[in-house]
Amino acid sequence: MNERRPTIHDVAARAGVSKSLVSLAMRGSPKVSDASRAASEKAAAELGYRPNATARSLADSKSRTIGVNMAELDNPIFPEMLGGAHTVIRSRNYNTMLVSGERDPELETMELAKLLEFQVEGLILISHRLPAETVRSLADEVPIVVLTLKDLTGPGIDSVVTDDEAGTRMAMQHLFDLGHRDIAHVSGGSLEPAVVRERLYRSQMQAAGLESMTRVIEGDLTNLGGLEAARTLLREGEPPTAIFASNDISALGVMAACQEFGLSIPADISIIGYDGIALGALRTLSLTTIAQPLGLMGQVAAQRLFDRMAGTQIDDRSIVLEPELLTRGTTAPPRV
Amino acid sequence: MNERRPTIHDVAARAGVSKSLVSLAMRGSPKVSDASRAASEKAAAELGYRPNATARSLADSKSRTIGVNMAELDNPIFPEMLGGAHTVIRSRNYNTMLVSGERDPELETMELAKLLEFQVEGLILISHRLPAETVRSLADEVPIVVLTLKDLTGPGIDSVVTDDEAGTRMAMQHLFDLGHRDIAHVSGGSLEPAVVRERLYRSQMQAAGLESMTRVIEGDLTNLGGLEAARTLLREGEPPTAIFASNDISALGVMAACQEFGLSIPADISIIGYDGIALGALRTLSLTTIAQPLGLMGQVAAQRLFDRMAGTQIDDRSIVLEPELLTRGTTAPPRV
DNA sequence: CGGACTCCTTGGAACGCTCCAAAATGCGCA
DNA sequence: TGCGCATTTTGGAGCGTTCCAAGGAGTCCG
Repeated sequence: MNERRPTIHDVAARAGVSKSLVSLAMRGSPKVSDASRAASEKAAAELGYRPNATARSLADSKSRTIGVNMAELDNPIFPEMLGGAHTVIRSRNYNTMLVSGERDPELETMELAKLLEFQVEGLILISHRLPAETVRSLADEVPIVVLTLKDLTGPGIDSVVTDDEAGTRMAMQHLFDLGHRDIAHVSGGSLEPAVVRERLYRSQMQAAGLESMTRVIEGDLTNLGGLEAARTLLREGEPPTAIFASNDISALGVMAACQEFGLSIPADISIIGYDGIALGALRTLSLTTIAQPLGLMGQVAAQRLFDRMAGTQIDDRSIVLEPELLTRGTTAPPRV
Repeated sequence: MNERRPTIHDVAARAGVSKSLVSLAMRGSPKVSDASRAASEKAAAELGYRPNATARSLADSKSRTIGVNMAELDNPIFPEMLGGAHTVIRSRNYNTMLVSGERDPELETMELAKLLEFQVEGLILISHRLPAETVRSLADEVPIVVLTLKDLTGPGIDSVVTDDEAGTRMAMQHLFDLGHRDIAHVSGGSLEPAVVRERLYRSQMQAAGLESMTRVIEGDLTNLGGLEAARTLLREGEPPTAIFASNDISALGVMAACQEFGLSIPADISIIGYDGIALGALRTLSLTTIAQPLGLMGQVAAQRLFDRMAGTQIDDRSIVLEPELLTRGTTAPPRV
């Protein structure tokens, strides 16, 4: 470990110019003579000078940093979104400061407070559990883009979601088209997307005149939750010919339960998930699903954030991307 | 968006005390009278004061930030390690600044440079592709802990790995114990852990007198790589009774290929992976594997980093954690 | 040769905090 | 009442940048 890092003063002294000029030179200003620029660069290189971003932030009050809160790490859709956002953030020469709220509103609030203390210029919330009030007051200090939730609107708050209604319709239509009528749903708790999916499942069943066959088993969007839910369902008696799970990782749990009960997929029972996690594409799983453009969602979120930061005038609607049906190996016509 | 954020001066003015005292109060110093403390806190709350961490960093030259480089996002072992490290970092009241080198040494170098400009107090490299030279010179400025690679040592550089030799032995022993002799290996390229695993596979086969049955097919630690490798292998002719894959996600590809070839797992062929990704525990997959304590590795890495930062005297050896055999559903005795 | 420009360059004042030495205050006790 | 000591409080000097107004150095022309 070295003693003291060289500062811009040291560089200036060595280059025989003023610190202001070195500052200009380091930032590639056009108003620096070639000679001075060369001298500055040479001195900087010789000293191993590294500009101090902290001091710079303080001086020009731009932190060049975006704060990202990732609610949870165990559902792979979130890292995928993070990846998308990260790419854009980097391409703008910004940095990403990452925190994780771990589903705990209080912790989440504290972590976000720290981000603001670090003067982040914008915030991306990849899902969150905060009260609307809190988010609104944060939005007062810095632009916010919320991913996967759109229930919250207001000045300074954007959201990026996919059209869950359309997606659920696609899922149900796919099953109907294959000839399924006895379709159960493993739900996903009280967070917005899961609620919408359950509601649409119900209304689609009803619209198809299948109200009497509607069956919803409580899940929680986890693998184990899906497993348990499906076990409960299958213990009940006659299995449905298809199950629509509220997300992919719970769908994988559902698959496991079906196998436990000796049902072969998709011959005996069809399963469709929701999200489009990369994992589902593994040949071993080959899960039919409604894919959300996860990486793209992250990218779009970051782009929108930069637009806001630039003060671009944008209308306040949330950005809605289209999901897509990925027909893979877990769905087929019902056994006749 | 509001106009100007209140500073410590504003708080001081409103509380009727000096800024120094507010500074002390905000940091919970014991040498502040109860009255002054209360006044400061009240004023701060009323103004919605938020300390400026940038200014603080500059003033006391501590950024309270750890830089983390995650080489790639598509292998889930890395986010799992990140999670572990993150937990520790947060518990120390530090922040995590995340960058991703995307396997590109140049990009990685640039990103790390940015981290240093932000005055991070320590660096965690979750895998990396940097030349030893670069890492060494970085270590000159800030302590570094490297995860999953131990080929690099030197002052200021620690590493956290698992014992790949022992792990591979366990994998092979497990297969031997089940009665397998015809065991193939899907390798994983030239990065250190994969190389070790391949070497130990060979030596274990040899030690068991099975040199003639040794078969290594090139993989690249990806799902597709595993799939292709296994296809190649299975096209060749008589399949082995077991396959040891260099990591879990390629093992999943191997499983898919086996299914394509009509082999049932584990009845016709056993498969064992390496890593212990959470995913492998999914009942649908139930992959037998050598598990690395991924989250723990991240935690240990962060702890070691803090120890270094505190200047604790530690011997320079890398930290080696023990892997563990997780016997699940993809291995069984060979068909007789 | 002087003035008006254009180009470069410069020092000092921020930025918002912490640290420090020194000053103010309060208290106990003779 | 006054003194010494412990406890609080304070202003000013940094931290390493950027920003800004102002100062030099050329250059071009009349």
